[in-house]
Amino acid sequence: MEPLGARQSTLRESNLSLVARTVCASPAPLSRAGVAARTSMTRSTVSRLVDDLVAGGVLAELEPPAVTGPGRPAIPLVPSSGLVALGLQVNASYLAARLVDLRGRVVAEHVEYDDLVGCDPRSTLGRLGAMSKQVLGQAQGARLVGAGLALPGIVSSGSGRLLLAPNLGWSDLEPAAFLDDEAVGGTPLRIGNEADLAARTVAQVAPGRPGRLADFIYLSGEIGIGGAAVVDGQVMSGRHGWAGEVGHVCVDPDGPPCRCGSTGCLEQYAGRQALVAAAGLAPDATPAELAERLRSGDSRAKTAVASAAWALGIALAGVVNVLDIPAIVLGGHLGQITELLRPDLEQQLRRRVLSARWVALTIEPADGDPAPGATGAAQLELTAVLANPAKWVD
Amino acid sequence: MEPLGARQSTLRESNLSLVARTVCASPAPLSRAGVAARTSMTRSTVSRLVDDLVAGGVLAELEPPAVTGPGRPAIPLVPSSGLVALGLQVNASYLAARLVDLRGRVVAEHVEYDDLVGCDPRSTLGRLGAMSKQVLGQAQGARLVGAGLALPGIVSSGSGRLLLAPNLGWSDLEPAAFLDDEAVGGTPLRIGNEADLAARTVAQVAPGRPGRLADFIYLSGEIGIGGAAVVDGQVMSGRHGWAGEVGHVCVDPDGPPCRCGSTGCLEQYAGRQALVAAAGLAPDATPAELAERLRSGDSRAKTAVASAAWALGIALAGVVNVLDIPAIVLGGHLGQITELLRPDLEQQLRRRVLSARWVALTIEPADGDPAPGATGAAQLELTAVLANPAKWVD
DNA sequence: ATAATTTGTTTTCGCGTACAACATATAGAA
DNA sequence: TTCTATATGTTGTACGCGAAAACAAATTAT
Repeated sequence: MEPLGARQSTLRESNLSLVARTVCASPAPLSRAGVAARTSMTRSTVSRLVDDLVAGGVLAELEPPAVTGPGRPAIPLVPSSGLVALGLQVNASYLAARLVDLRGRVVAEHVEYDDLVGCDPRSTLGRLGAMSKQVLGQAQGARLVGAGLALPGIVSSGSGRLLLAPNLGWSDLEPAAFLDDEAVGGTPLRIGNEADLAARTVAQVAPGRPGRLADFIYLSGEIGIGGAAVVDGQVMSGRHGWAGEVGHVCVDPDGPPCRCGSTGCLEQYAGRQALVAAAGLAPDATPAELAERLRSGDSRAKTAVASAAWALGIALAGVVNVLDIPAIVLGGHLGQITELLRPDLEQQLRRRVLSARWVALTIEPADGDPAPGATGAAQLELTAVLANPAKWVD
Repeated sequence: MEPLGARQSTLRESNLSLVARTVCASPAPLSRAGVAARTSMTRSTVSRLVDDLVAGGVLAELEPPAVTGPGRPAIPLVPSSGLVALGLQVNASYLAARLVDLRGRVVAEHVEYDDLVGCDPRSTLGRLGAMSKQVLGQAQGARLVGAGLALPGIVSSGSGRLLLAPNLGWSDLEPAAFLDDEAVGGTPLRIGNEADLAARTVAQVAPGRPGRLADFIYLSGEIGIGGAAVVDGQVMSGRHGWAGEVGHVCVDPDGPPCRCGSTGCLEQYAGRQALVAAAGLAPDATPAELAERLRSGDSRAKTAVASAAWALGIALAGVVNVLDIPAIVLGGHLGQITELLRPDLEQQLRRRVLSARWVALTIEPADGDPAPGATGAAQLELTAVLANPAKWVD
């Protein structure tokens, strides 16, 4: 039996975390009194906790503004910029290394675009390690709280092993073994699924700061299609951390065979590779080229987009029926063609989602961040600090 | 902002709940020292909390057993039988009223079988109310902690309204309005979806006592098919409480039209109505009759079952890919034909579930309880007591 | 009988939040 | 300028709760 009794120190840890998260969650800097009002704690209690968090380098005080209202001017509190996390990402078309601070700002980054399909893990991760060292060099005395790596595949985060990344051609390997200690700043490397981590950046625009949507389905369009379901601000990872494989939901049992061994998977209609092939474009064609073809009335392009939208509608309707999540965020190449997909997609959803008569579904593109997985990986580490700042304060 | 600061009383509430849940969770009666060992709390703390819970009527002490080991004999602790909850259920083929105590035992029950398709809400709920009063009469001085009603449809539990129950022919009504105060023991009536509540009885075999499975997909086979996803012992209810509509996942976009307006819904292949019709049986045929036909080599029955298993495989594979839940529990008529479905169902799942190569899926029937929704509704109320026993103790 | 062992209770202590009073710093009015 | 109102931040005391240790109780083994 795991649930442990709460001690008095638990109380402190819990409230310390609450104060830190409240400050991080607020778009505008809060004062001690503001935190007290939002948490229903007394000013005295908040004051002591804030003092500890400031001393511990988790929060920082700003100069009081020149113009204030009546009463003693408040001291604005903000997340400290002295805590940073390293986010790495390997994708089929790029490598990325990022340093993100507790305010959610990208302190340093390095992205290299390249075709990495079928690449060698050792040399690729070696290259990523060099990029990482360079980025870490720009840390300027900030404390590194952790490092994470986003991968486009099935990951066993407990054991730190990548089980399968079909788009890279990688299987059953331990990425940390190919990254030396210096490349991850001496911290243990946590690995995660790219779509899960990208979805996290939508759910949290900065560490501890919730985004506009708390419940949504995120689709990451790449060569294939990854996905994640976010419920109440939390990414649903499932029993083993393999949840969100929307790309392999069956859209049509009589459809084309998929790499995974099944038939009619969503990926075979709306994955980038399938989509550009169906539109008669070169494998490395961009979404902009596809849009151009559509504008010029190309019938193959039209059919390809309609088919993708149709397939997305069927798959997502199933997911919405099962999860009751009324918002969809499209990332990767799907984000760039959201408006092309919308009409057919919405039609399918209206028809097939049981609750469509009571609640309207929203569909929107993710922001255009080229490497959201890296940011998500870094945010995950920073969020861990907010979940238990006592470790950093005492 | 909702998250409230933790006070010292929060600590007490939390630990009080932990003690109560620990006692309830244990299959064999625990002593104070046993609770202390499992919760990592000290014996002194546990002792004080247990005393309060016993005084408050949440827990009870048993007589020490005659035969013990060395040392002072322990006082066995059990959930009190003095707290009961009322669980009601309306289904297409029966009405049920149950009284369940904190030990998870059915203290009193009354089930009436009838064809309720297209029945009148007022008279049906009036009839249920009469059954409820009779069952409440057998309470024998126990305290009623709450009442719940399980319904086969889409429910807005916040507002207490049933939005749609296609199998009953009900829509947009407030069940509590048709049940007088006496019929619900003077407590507010909470309504819930039948499949969600039935799934709860699998996740918790008694209030606070986890079942064998903590993560599973529950399918409730009736005229249609309801469902629920349980993650980490909790039923996923979704943004509005409408999650789990597996019955309307699209299995084949070119399939037969469904009542819901879509096409090729799982329900059209594996729902009871669809299944018996495809097998050439009368609408009220039992699963046993279907099995009999199969044994005698009837080809229509064979095709019908194969088709149902095929459809279940496609729909469930999608759900498993999205949720990463490696266990499936079949209830209602599907539970009774689990073994007939298993071969084809397992084959589809092996083929279409992405993680099938690493984890084996389990498929099993639910226990044969005729009205699991009623038990689940009662358990929900009892679990609320365990979540905050401080309310009942102080 | 005596020792050993385990359970349950009691007492004292420390920690952390609540509460109230007070100090601090501004805006606005007399 | 001076006084008042208002809001923020700090200080000191009180209270509640869990921790730890000592003690009492009830049984088995020697």
